[in-house]
This record gives sequence, C-alpha cells and structure tokens, in this order.
Amino acid sequence: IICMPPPNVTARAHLGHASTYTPMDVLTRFHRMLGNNADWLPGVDHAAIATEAVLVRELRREGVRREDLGRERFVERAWDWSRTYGGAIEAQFRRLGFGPDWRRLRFTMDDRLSAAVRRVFVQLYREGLVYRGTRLINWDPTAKSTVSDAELDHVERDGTLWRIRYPFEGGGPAAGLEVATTRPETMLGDVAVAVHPADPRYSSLIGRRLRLPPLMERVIPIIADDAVDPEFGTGAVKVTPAHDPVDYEIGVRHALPMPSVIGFDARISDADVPVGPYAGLDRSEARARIIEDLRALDLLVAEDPHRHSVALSERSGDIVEPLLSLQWFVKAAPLAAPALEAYRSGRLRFVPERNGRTYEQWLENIRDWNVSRQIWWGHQLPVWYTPDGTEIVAESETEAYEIAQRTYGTRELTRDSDTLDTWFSSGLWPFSILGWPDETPELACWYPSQVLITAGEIIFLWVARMVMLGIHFMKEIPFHDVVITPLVFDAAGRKMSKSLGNVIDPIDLADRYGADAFRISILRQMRLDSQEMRYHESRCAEARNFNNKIWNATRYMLALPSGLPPAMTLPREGELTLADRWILTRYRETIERMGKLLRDYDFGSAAETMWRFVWYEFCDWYLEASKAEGNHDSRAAVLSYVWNGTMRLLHPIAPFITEEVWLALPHDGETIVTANWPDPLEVPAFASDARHFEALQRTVERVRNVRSELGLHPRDRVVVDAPADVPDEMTALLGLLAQAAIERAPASGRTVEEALAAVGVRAPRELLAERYRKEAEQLRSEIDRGERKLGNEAFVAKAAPAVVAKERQKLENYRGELARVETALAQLKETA
RNA sequence: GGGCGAUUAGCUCAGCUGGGAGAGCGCCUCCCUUACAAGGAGGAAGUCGCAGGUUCGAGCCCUGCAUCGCCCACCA
Repeated sequence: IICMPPPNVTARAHLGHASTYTPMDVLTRFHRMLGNNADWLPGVDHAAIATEAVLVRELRREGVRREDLGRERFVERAWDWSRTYGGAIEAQFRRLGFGPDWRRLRFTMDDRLSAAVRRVFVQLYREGLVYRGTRLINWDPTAKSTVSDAELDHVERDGTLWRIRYPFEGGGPAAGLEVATTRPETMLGDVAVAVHPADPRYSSLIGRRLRLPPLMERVIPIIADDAVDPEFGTGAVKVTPAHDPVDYEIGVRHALPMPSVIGFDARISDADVPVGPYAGLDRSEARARIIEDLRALDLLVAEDPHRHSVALSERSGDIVEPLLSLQWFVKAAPLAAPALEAYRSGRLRFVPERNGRTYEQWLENIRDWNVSRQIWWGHQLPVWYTPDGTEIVAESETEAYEIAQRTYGTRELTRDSDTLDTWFSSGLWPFSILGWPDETPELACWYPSQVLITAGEIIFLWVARMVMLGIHFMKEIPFHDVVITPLVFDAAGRKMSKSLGNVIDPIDLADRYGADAFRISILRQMRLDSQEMRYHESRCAEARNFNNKIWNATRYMLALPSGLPPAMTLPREGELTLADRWILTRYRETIERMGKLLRDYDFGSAAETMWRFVWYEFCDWYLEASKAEGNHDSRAAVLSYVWNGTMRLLHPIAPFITEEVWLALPHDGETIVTANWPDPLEVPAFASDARHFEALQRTVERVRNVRSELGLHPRDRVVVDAPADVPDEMTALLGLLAQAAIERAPASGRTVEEALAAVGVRAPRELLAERYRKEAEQLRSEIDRGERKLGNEAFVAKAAPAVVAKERQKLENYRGELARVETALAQLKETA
C-alpha cells in the first residue's frame, strides 16, 4: 500500500512529480505482479494558500475583492474552481501512465476527510495538545495570513547595520549606549536593551535606564541576557519582543511588556504604545523616516553594509513580519517524542539513510505548530466563542450549541473565522483516506502502508507530521520506509523555475517521445544515493529509440517462419543451443537482479539493468545468434519464453509498450498488468555454457576488430582458422556474427576457452605482425606487473591467500597467451 | 554558524565490504547486411579536485584544503 502524496489542486504535472510518482507506480505494478495485494491510493490537496491566491487574482481581474464577495460565495467559488481545474492533474498523471486506484481518489476537503480533521482537532484540544494563545507568529502581509516556520525561505540579502545611540535617562544626547540593528523601524516597540551578563564593557550599566529614540517618550532598562553575542555589533541589542523571535524569548525570560508597533497591514500601529508621527506608515517608509530623524537628533552613529538573512514567505515571496498574535497552536513536543522513538528504534527507516538525521534533528528541536490561517479556503476551525469570548471546541455546530447551553447557559455563538494550515489535513492523510474515524475494513487492512515516496523538502512539513499524528491516533507509524527522491535540476544544474524559463513539461515530453520513453528517461537518471538529478531531455530521445528497438525486435520474432509457440514451454534441455543456454542464464540473472533492485528502491539501476539486457544482450547477441545455422529449432520457443518474461520485467517501468507487445506475443491472460512477475527459480540456468558463450563473444569481437582494421566491407568474409576442438556450434555462430569463413586448424587447447583464444584470423602478414606485437607488448606489461607484485614478499606474506592465488593464476594465463602470440609471430616470420 | 552531500573520459553518471579504471551520450572510421539508419560494427579518449597519512597495495579508509550544492539556524 502506497499513499500518493496529494498534489496541489492548483498543480500541473512537473518533473518533480515525475521523479517521485513514477517510482510509486513502478513499485505498485511490481508488487501487483508479484501477487501482492498492492494498491496505490490517490488524492488531491486543497492547497489552501495557493488556491486562495489563484482565486484572489482571478477576482482582482474582475475588479472584485474577496471581502466584497463574502466568505460563503468565495468558498463556493473555490469549490467550483477545484472541481473544474482539479481534474487536470489527474488527467496528466493518467497520461504518464500512473495507475493508482483512481476509484479511491480523495480530496482533502471531502466531507469524510473534513470530519476527520474536526475529530483530530477536537481530540487534541481535549487532550491539551491544541491551545489558543498569543505568541510570536510569522505574518505574511501579502497573503494576509500566518505561515508556519517550515514554510519560510531564508534568503541572504544585502542590508544595512545601523548603530544607534540610546541616551541615558536624564543625560544629554551625547552620552548613551550604542546598539546595532538591521530593523530600526521596530525600535518604536523596544522595551529594553540587552547585553551579555559577562561583558565587562557593560556590566556596570546593567539596571540603568535609557530614553528610547527617536520619540524620547519612553524609558527602558538595560538588562543582561545570555542570548546576546558580545562579538556582534556593539554587544548591546535592542529588545523588541513583539517583532523578533530572539527578543520574544528574552521578553518572556524577563517578563517584559510586549507592545506591538507593526500591524497586520505591515504598517506602524499605535495600538499599544505611542508611535508619534510614524503611525500609519508602511514598514519601509517608517524605516527611512526613523533613520532620517535619528540623524537629525545626532543619534545615528554608523551605517554599515551588512549581509544577513531575511525570512520570506514561500508562497507570496513577501518578507515575513514576526508579529504577536492570538492564534491556535499544536503542542508539538509530546507528539514528537514517539515519532523520534519510532525512528531511533529502527521501525521507521529512511532511504537514503542520511535523511533520517534531518528528520531527527527537526523533531529534537521542534516548536509548537501554529495551525490557524486567516484565509477562507480550507477547513474552518471547529471553534466557537460565547459573547464573553469563551472558546468552545466541538466537532459540529450542534455539539457546540449543546456545550454552550449546558455549560455557559448561552445560545449565542460566533464561529472562529480562521481555517487550518493545509498540512494539518495532509498530516492525517494515511488514515483519513481510509475512512477514519470510522472503523472501516480499509483502515483495518491497509494501515499502516509500507512505503512513502516523496521529496526531501517536505520531510518536516509533511512526513514528520504524518508520523506524529499517525502514532497518536492510530497507535502505529503510518509507513515503514520513507524514500526520498532526488531534486530535479535542468541539464545545467539549475533549479527549474518559471522566471529562468527552464521548466520542462513532462506532458510535452510524453507527447513528443511517448510516456514510456519519458518514464524510462527519468528513472534511468535517478541515483539511489543522490540528492539531485540533472535532467537531460536527450535521454528521452534515447529511450524512444530503446522502445523502437523493442518494437522492431518484436516484429522480427512475429515474422519467424515457424511462428511463436506458447510462452511457457521450453524445449527439452538437450535441444537447447549454446546461445539459448546463455540467454536463459542471463534472463534468470536479470529477474533476480530486478527483484532485488526494486525491493531496494534502486529505480535507476533497475531501468539500467533492463536497458542492458534488452538491447545489449537480447537484441545485439541473442537475436543475431538465433539467425545462425543450427539455431533454428529451439529459437522460437526460447524467444517466446524470454521475450514474454522480459516484457513483464519491463512492465512496471514502461507500461504501454510492454502491454502492446505482450498482447501481440503468445500470452496467457487479458492484460500484462495482472500477469505474473517471472520466477527466477523456474528459469533453467547453465553457468558453464554461459561462460563459453561469453568466451565466444570475445572471439567474435576480436575477429570483428581485425575485419575493421582490414577495412573489409560488411559483406566480405574474412577467413578464420578455427582449431578442430572449437565445437561446430560455435564456428557456425562465429561465421555468422563475425562474417567469417571458417577453415579448420589442428586442435590446440585444453579447454574451449583456450581453443577459442587460438582462433586465428587470416590477414596480410604486416597487419597481423603489428597486431601480435601490440598484443605481446600489452601482455608483457601485464606479466611484468604480476611478477613484480608476486615478487614483493610483503604482498605474498600479508595479502589474503585468495588474492595471491588469483594473482598467480592471472600471471600464468598471461604467460600462456604470450607464448601463443610469440609462436604465431614466429610462424609469420618463417612463412615470409 | 551547524549538519549533509558532490568532485572519476568533452557531458551525465556507475565503480558493492581497499586487490588489474567502466557505461551511455558526444566524437572519429566503416556500413541503408534479409527486426531495427530512431540502426549495426569498430575505435580514440581519464596524473579518479589538491596535499598529506594508514596499508604489501588507495578512486575506495583517515586528516586537512579547495570548489560546487542541499538542509537547518535566534548574530540583532
């Protein structure tokens, strides 16, 4: 069971989807063919912020604001939009051959999934794991909503570090404490200046008071706190608890007041403290004005360029404003502990392993999760307030009214207008899609799933939260293996982005090269341990050629005069040719290897394995060998047997062409989708015959090499002297594959390999002499290397005996070969 | 600032627990041979980032450095 990470309803298929979803499809198809009850459960995410942004943009074009429309109509419109465009990604996934269980498609906003969301929220609230409180949150002024820590991008920017003098209370402007800041506009909300307790420069000043510029209306203390780095700036830091995370912590530690001076509109606000003429100014205008005024007051000491990191909202790209706000939070630590334990105990496993450490680190330092969002599209908080502001958390309005009536004696309730963070509902995905909280059969059978495949960037946003909530509500981790796929970059190694114009559209590639070609291309470029992948479109064309090769090979087989017999019966062992035995052996090895690779999630190697087997072994060697004399009787059966199975091995990777070919071959069943995965134990293997065939391949290559040096036309035969102890079966293959005319020579070897090595090619004396000289030279250098190595007493004494023996064997072989080459060379001279 | 990863042929990448440097693409030569020119055959091409160390032996292990990348982080 694999739960599909729900793509955003706003999304269009991109390479990132392809690199994570193709492996899921491969695994599901593989396990289905193995006879497992494999299912891939699809779904779509309502993508609150993204969808809302799309709608707001649409409305703006119509000259309407969200507020003009009203919540109800806006949400209706979001539903319409989701229904109209939400299917697009499904159609695209189908186009790419993804075969999840489409009948089970779920949407995070479905009634049942929404009910699950309410149940979880209410239960967590009643357990004290959801609470409402005023905390420092990340405010996105563009989206006009909070965003979670995990949804921030920290970007290095060039800014300015201003040094400002805060005068001592009662003193003149010249005497004071200098602080350094990159955000002077927040100083209106300063409540203290902090120094490090052990900083000798300032220890005598602790407890003294400063007049707060530029208004000079408030007086603030100098305090000591460990969070201050004496090395940075002046070693004195202004403390603005309402607008900075560190300052907030300091404020909490010292019980300082926390006045807000920047509002939700990112403008200076006088709600809590006087802000003088700056009230209503935008944050950047306010900054400029305050700098100007400080300069006029002679309190601006220095202005230095400073590179620092700025927090941007992932969604809007706007600079996030830390603000104090009354919001809803999930208490994370109690949920994180069992999620950590699951990883440390090995029940939850990451592939590649290093991603586990990322997960671990985040959970160790987890902070409470702000889950309330000030947008309309999403799951509205199941929270109501009585007229005096008492909160009532209930699964339904009816229940809320009951509680209100019973407990507070009122029927007057207002519902909280906030919605939940999108990741709250996706955090329930592995069980909410199975019908939870109802005790459905699906839930009983399919939870937990086995593997989650996703991108590394959402380990925190999604993976960790699914584990936390899964353990909490289901008492069990939601999946055992987490496979993190590489990030896809363009061929030059750049991130794909619309602004760079380097985005590759998988649908476009599928249209031009075929969906199978696209799938193969992306799988082949995946590396198990790699965190990135550079996508080359040329791989698509190569894969298209690969498919074409399959197609043509199939045509050859279907056109055999004998026709193809049923796939499941092989000739008796005695009737198998050398080539048959070799390809069967290789086929069996390939089945074994594919099983292992797919179980290990090594999709790149799996694709590569099939590529090599199909093209470089089956087509290049076996098909060609099958045309040789003496190979005709058994070939149709072996071709039918091996090719049928090869299509099944390839099916998870390339579902379309394998179905088409498989149906054209003798087959058993209606569709390859439900055909059996080949069983390696049923395939006969012939290790020593396979080695002999491989020795023959080397001989063929050697003859071809000479042919090429002779500049022979492909149709011209080259004469070859084959020792009498080279079997007829082999000389027939040699004749065909190397386009050679065979002459028999006296027997010369003890083994087939040696006999093959003694196969001589007739060619002009100079050319042969040159070849022999080169070969001899090569052999002598190898012999020299071996002799030196074995002459090294330390090596013989200390190296593993097997290594030494192997070295001796090699040396002996080289000496034998050299002797043969030298003899041949001498004979050449004699006949001259 | 911390953590992680990468650096091998022009390009993209393999090289399993240390024991004779590999593949594909590209390039060069020949070939429209009766499955396939979206193809076949052959070939050239690498001081394995740099410097030390461990070892009989290092692309692989250790240390340092350089370059590139990813993630995390509260240097105002």
